[in-house]
Amino acid sequence: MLDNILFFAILVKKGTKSVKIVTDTMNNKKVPESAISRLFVYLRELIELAKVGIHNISSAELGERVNQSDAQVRKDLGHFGQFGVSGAGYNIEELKSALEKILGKDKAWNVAVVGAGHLGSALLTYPGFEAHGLKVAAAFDSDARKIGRELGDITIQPIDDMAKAIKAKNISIGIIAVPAKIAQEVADKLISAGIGCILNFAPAGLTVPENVKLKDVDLSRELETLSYFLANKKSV
Amino acid sequence: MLDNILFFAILVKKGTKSVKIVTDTMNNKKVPESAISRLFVYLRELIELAKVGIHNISSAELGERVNQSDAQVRKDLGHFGQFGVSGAGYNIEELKSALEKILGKDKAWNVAVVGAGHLGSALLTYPGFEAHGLKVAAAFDSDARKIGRELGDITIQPIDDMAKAIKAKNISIGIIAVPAKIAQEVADKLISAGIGCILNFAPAGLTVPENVKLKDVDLSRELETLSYFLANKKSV
DNA sequence: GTATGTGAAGTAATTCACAGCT
DNA sequence: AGCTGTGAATTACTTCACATAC
Repeated sequence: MLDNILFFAILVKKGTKSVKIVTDTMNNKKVPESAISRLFVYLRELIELAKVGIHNISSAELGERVNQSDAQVRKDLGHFGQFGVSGAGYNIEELKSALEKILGKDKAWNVAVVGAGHLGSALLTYPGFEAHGLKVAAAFDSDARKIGRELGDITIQPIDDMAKAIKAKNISIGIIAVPAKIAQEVADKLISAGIGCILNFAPAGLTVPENVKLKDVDLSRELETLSYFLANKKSV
Repeated sequence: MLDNILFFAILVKKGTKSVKIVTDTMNNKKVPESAISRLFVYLRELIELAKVGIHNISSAELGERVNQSDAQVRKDLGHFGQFGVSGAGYNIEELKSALEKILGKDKAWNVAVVGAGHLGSALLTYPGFEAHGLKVAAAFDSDARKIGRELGDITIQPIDDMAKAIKAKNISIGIIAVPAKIAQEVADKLISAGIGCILNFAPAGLTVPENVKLKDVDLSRELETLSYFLANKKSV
């Protein structure tokens, strides 16, 4: 049994002006981030369907299964091309591999975790990354006592080695799990080391250049939102 | 040090049609959920500012600090009333207490955790709830071996006792941390026990009546989205 | 007949811009 | 002069509806 466990939560930060995401596709139209998120849901459903041995599905059926309208399904797919057959629907195998390609699930990405406190340690040993094509390849901390320690199968390195290690190991995702005060500093270091994508667990509003994808993670806001809905619930 | 840690992530599920949120205010206008989420950020910033001894702030300054436009700040506040002074800005203490009231942070809510596996256990011992006015008041599991076990200061009860306990302890938030297959079943039980608000950690599309607030939590989708952005990044 | 793909219509959220208050 | 509060304009996302393809 686990004795000490931590949990955290992701919140898609919507208003960050410093982040303009490169979501253009084939024909230069912007794809809503929500659409991409739904594509992953379609993909998962398709994988399930494939397992069951079904080979074909209509947008209406697929939508039904994931609580979306048929039009939404078609529009979402439409951002990336034409995958269906008029009158017949979509071939599940084909659509599945098309989505895997579009969504980058056919590739693996190296991840660096910065900060080896509770949360950082959690991330280092979190088993879910691999299933999503992510490989934790390095961990950093500024605390001398933590450096050299092994967690999972990687060794914690000093933050000053970050730039070198990130380039050497071809790491493209940085996860920030440090206190809020130094989060921006860490972000800057990651960015100057050439990282493309930051998952930020610190409750701090980070500023990043437009070509870096920032995703903020904030359990507190989610929990808090719950209290709002309770406080303002109309007793129907 | 922690040996075993888990982490999870919240994703605001946007397309769920079954969930129509009661976000009406004073004058019956709908308030975007994103606005509410931002209000919490403003509130946190105000608390910081109050600590530093600042008493007044303009929408532009506040916005600056949290990466929002001045107009956004004013619009968000405008949904709930008029808190500012023309030409002078907002009194920090006043705005702080107004927001605390609006957002329900002045109340405490009882929470039930269903499912005492890794994630459920994590939640039971997660120290962050209290800071947000949430109190874990009960935990349930269907596994006979887990029943009776103590985690933190609460005892795991059989799922069949749920309805009783929820009413007895005046619990208004249910957290679902069970496998996807039984998530809907658990949700139905929670709802019929009169729960108002569900935080769902199972990767399952739950259906709930309109008067129940459902919030889905899904680390996978967040992680996945990262790969998409890497896969489709324009190298600029 | 059946289901796609896609402009057009509709709905929602954000940003603009300025009248009016202090 | 400075800043709020708020309609109007803009931008973004979703739903409709139908011409088109099988």
